[in-house]
Amino acid sequence: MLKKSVTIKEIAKELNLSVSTISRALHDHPSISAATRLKVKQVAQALHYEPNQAAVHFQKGKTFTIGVILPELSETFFAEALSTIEDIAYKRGYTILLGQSHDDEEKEKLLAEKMRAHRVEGLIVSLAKNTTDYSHFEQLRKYHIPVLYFDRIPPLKNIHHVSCNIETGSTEAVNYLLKQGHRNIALINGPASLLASKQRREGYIKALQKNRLKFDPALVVNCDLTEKGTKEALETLICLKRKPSAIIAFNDYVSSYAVKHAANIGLKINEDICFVSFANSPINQFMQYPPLASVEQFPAVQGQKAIDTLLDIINNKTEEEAYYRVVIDSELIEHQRNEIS
Amino acid sequence: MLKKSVTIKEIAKELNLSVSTISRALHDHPSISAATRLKVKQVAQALHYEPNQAAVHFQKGKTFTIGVILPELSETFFAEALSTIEDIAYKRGYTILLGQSHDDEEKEKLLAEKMRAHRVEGLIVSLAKNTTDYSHFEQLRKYHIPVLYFDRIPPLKNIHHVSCNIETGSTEAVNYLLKQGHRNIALINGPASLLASKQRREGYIKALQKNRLKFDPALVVNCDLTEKGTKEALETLICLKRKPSAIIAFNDYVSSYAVKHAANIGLKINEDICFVSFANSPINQFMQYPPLASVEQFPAVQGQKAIDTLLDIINNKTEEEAYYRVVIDSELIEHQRNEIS
DNA sequence: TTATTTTACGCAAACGTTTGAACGAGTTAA
DNA sequence: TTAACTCGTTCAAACGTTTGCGTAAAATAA
Repeated sequence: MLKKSVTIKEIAKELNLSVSTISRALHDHPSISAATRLKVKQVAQALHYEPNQAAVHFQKGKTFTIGVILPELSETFFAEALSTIEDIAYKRGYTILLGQSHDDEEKEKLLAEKMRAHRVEGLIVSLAKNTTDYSHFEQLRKYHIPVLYFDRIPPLKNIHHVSCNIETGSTEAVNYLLKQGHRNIALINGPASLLASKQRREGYIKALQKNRLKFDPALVVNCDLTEKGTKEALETLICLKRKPSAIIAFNDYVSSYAVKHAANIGLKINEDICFVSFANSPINQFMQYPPLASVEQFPAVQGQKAIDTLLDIINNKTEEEAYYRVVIDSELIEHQRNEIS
Repeated sequence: MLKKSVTIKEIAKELNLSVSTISRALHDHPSISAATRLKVKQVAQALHYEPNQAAVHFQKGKTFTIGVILPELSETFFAEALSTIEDIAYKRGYTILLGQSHDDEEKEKLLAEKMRAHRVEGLIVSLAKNTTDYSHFEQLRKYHIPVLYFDRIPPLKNIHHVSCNIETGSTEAVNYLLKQGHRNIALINGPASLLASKQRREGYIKALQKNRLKFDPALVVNCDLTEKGTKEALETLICLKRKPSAIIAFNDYVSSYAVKHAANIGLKINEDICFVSFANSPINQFMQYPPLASVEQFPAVQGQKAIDTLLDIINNKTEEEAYYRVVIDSELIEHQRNEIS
């Protein structure tokens, strides 16, 4: 059990001062003389005083806890985002209460409730893949718990969010491939319903238009992001009369599936067909044929912006309902080839 | 800010009872009549009463927080372990305070200190790769904070730990390859200093001995687990007069590097050379040539055991110094080939 | 000198909950 | 009839910290 730790009282007794003086001294309150401030701090050090956070939280009526609900911690993107979120939160004296929805809307609801019961002061949420009802989050407003949507955001008007502009990256991806001489560029996209899919598609189309190339709808196929779905999408593409020489995949996972299958059916990767994808995740490093380039979405930066703005919202108790909408640009990263061999 | 939430007092006023009665009623204290217990609970429900955790923590002198220090959240193994740790902890009313050492001993020290200052009631630690000094953790005992080492454990006598018996898996890996007809089986091991490396080596040797095969030290090479190191290890092996037809890699990451390089220098994977590895991590799913089999280390199970025993230790304040040493067996998982195509 | 301001500190209440001790009313034992 | 118990409840203190207000002493102004 936690042994009797030293309290402010003992410092007070030691110095024949009152507890309030100690408290103020430790917080550099101006009405305490520099001399006593010093003495107090010295004694506090000597006694290994550590403020009892539970007491502070209680008395301030704050929990200094912020909730983070993510779909899947084992996706590197989220793990990295969480990492910076946690770092910054800690530096500002906040603790993270973590929850994984595992892409399940029901679990997400439960977590939202749990967070509320725990009195988190704010919430960072990245939505489950198939969440269509957002009431469990919007309800938190009644309890004055600000919600900041992160990366996977809902199509709502009055929300705070931090997300990534996928369109720019998508455009860059196309431009990159055009520069390499490709003219038949396909896109293996995600489910049409996803905002993320729409953005990829938009960027893709805009890049073609900017370059005065015709957009061929046949070259864009949707898939459910599974290995099987990817395989089917790939087959659709290579059966086209206008066979693509390059494919932009929804993300690195999809890219890996596509590469695997393309190689299996005898295509020479990077000769017969090239790949570019999204996420720039570490799995590329383990691939036999990583994509030539991948659109970086900067999970760490997004995480940092997310926690920063949320803490901003929390600490500016101004009821003026302004909505923070932070969007960072994605960016195509070209991969070094053969850096090792 | 957190709006005036309902307190025990308001329930008391509502029912003309004292706060102590309410508190006891809500906790099913035997000295409260069943009738009032019911009434109290009904009113509590109606008013949406939620206990103020900060107040509870404060008054009980407990934080209900347990610290978890991991090397890297983006390694799936740890992410999965954390996932179950968090789940169970939450169910038992505990919150996780998370920290990543990023395999840096200094950061680890800082985190240990931070956890102490935060008054965690216990700590789950998976050591950084190169930590050799454990004093920052052993010091926590002075504050009566139990430390449970997890997976990456130190070579100390009197500690609690949960870890995985790698030896059994290593033996299984060799047996598996022997059954496939391989006689020259190599091992690309990690740094010799690691316990994990020793266990792999032990299992490897024992399997050979059981099968009355001679152990050839040349077939076991150490590497630093980087891509470059793996490449060098592989080259050493294929230059041997006794060229291996199968390689057991330290983990799936190392395996992927080795496969990549082997393919680059013209070897036919699964014909000229086969691979088996450890961790059974999801990256295999994205590989062109995943290992034929991988030793599962059950991160979720380990995580569960870890949090369970730690909570045990915390709540059995018996000062009797018994050390919990939970070891689960690893297990070779054969991968389906070509499940998709 | 006296009046006024400033400086440096102490007093005490408050935050919400838990819990040992006390207490009145009703029941049982003598 | 009184003593001893039981049952259900209340009282009040305690946990460690923060903070509005009060105040004595010192410094300044008149």
